[in-house]
Amino acid sequence: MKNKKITIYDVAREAGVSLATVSRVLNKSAKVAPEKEQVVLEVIERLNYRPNEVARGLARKRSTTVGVLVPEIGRLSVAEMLSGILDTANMEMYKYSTLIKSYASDLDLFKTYWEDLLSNQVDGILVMFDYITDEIQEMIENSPVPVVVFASATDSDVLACVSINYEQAFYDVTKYFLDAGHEDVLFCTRNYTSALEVQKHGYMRAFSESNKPIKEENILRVYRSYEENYAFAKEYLATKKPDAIASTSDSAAIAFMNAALDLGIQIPEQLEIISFSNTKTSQMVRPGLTSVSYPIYKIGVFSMRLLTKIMRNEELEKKNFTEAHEIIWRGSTKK
Amino acid sequence: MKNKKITIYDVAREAGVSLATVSRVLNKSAKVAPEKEQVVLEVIERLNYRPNEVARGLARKRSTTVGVLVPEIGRLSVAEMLSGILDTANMEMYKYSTLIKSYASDLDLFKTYWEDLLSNQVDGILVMFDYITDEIQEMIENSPVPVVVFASATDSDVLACVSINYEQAFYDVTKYFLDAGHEDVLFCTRNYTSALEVQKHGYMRAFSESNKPIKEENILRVYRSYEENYAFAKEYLATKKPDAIASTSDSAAIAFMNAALDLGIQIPEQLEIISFSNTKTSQMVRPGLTSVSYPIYKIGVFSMRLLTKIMRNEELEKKNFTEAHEIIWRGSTKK
DNA sequence: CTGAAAGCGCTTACAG
DNA sequence: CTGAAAGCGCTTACAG
Repeated sequence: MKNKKITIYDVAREAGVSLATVSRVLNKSAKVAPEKEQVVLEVIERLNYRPNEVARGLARKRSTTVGVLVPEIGRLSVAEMLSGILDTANMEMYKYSTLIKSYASDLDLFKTYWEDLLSNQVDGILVMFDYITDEIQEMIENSPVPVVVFASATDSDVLACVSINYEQAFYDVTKYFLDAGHEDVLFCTRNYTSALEVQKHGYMRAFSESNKPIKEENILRVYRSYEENYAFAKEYLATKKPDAIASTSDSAAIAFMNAALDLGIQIPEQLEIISFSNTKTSQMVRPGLTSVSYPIYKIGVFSMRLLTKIMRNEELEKKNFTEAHEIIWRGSTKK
Repeated sequence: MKNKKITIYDVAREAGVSLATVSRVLNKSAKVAPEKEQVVLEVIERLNYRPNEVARGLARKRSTTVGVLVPEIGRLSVAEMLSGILDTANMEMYKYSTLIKSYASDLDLFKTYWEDLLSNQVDGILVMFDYITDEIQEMIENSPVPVVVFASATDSDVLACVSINYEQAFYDVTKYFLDAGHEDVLFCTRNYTSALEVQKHGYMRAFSESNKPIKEENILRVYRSYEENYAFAKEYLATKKPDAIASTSDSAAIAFMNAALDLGIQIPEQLEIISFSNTKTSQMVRPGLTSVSYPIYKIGVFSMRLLTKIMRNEELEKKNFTEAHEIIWRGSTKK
């Protein structure tokens, strides 16, 4: 079945016109006599001709491909954002192909993949990160192609960005706890991230505004897996009695909740818990997990849309977008 | 910062050699005088030259890019498999770029994306589907580039495939229920899929081998969202009293479990539940959800590895791989 | 409206 | 070991 690949030459010959004419009807880039256009179209159809996008990319110096760089594709929130990115990239008016790289939160890998994307002549790059160094930030800022940063905490004022206000989100959560009269509010986070810094800032701001003391030991680094977190929580709660938990990780929040229940600690009466991201799991556990929700899919859509605008040199009123977040109240809190 | 893009010509001129020589050191494709090689390498370094992969692809007639077609990128299991695919594609010896398309279980979209991938001159394609038509299956079988089907139920004997034995998995689950003396075993599934057909076959085989009657009304089509499934389960369990549930969907399994608990039905004493895929959520809910586990990440790794072998024309002892599945027992069953 | 020709940035026989 | 040249499959001024 592997018949010789048919090219624009075949179409031209078969239709009795020049390459240029075929190219013109293909791209609707110039007027072509209706009858010739008809013939060409007919031949294209008959030969089932599909232009070679690689050759096209070389000739045009545009690949109609964008690169996407994410810290971890296996994360549910990331997959959901990719979903928004892909849906948008493939819309009628865009039709960009997407080269996706997952750099495992490894900044050396990030650099390699970044170069790879540029070698592949992508027209633009979508970048997400948990944590970033000045060196990498500079690399991105000096990119030869347009870049949009999404779902990441960055203080750069030259980068286009679609994200949420992490600081405010954690301020809101902490404020709720403090207003409820709690003193010992645990702040749980998984790994060292830039988002973490600003989330922590929100946590601390709520404390200072309430004139309550921040206890360093209440800022906890948790594990990646549920099992580890459960074991840790079980041990922790056996001796310490926090009033509330704000967690950046679903898995840790649920581990603490289950450990508490197993220790006879009542939720939310004796311990309130709020988590971040509002994944599907939050509503499936009992009691339901109160969680900060933000438009994950939409962030994917918006960032891709923003990137296409920049790639087309459209006028932008602004290049920094902050999506709203909202706390979804469930049984793990008293409210 | 947008200095003129530097090309192989610049390197050749600067190093005082021909294009061909630069190309040779770039690709290590032929012997080059050590001293010239040294100069070229030095110039490449100094100019920070990166070959244009698009031009390279055109000249070589190989793009070093593979296409990946999945029904829904936002699904956790899919994201996990992509994780395995990407990790493998980027390994030292492979270095394939990945063009990823999510076709929303829409077979027309599938066809469009399939053509897009071919237009982009991918060297091979990785395909996953829930359901497939003869037309599409034929299209894949006649692909001009190598294809590997993964995590999909197919009866094609010409396609290379990495998957699990869905039939056996559901036989195993159903058999456990029947051996435990149950009669009314619900079979819950989300949408019409090819996997479903074979899963259902396993379910029915267990029944016939046990000489127990299959009740058509026990085969249930469930919803996509947890909320809908919960509402449905609440209503269902108010009147009917199944002994056990085998569900292809986590969300439905958990919805039934929570609805049962809310109705005072004891789990697992009065109702046993087993689900499919063993997602992270299965271990977080209370009681834990017994689930069929299979090596999701590994399927991604294996299918990508298989594809590279085929792309390189390596000898294959076989092209059909069935990964083992296993039931992870938790609190939703008596065992 | 149309075609011949140059060019996109590489690789690869071919000849030496 | 090395270079000149053709070619990969398109697009796009340019001239008519």
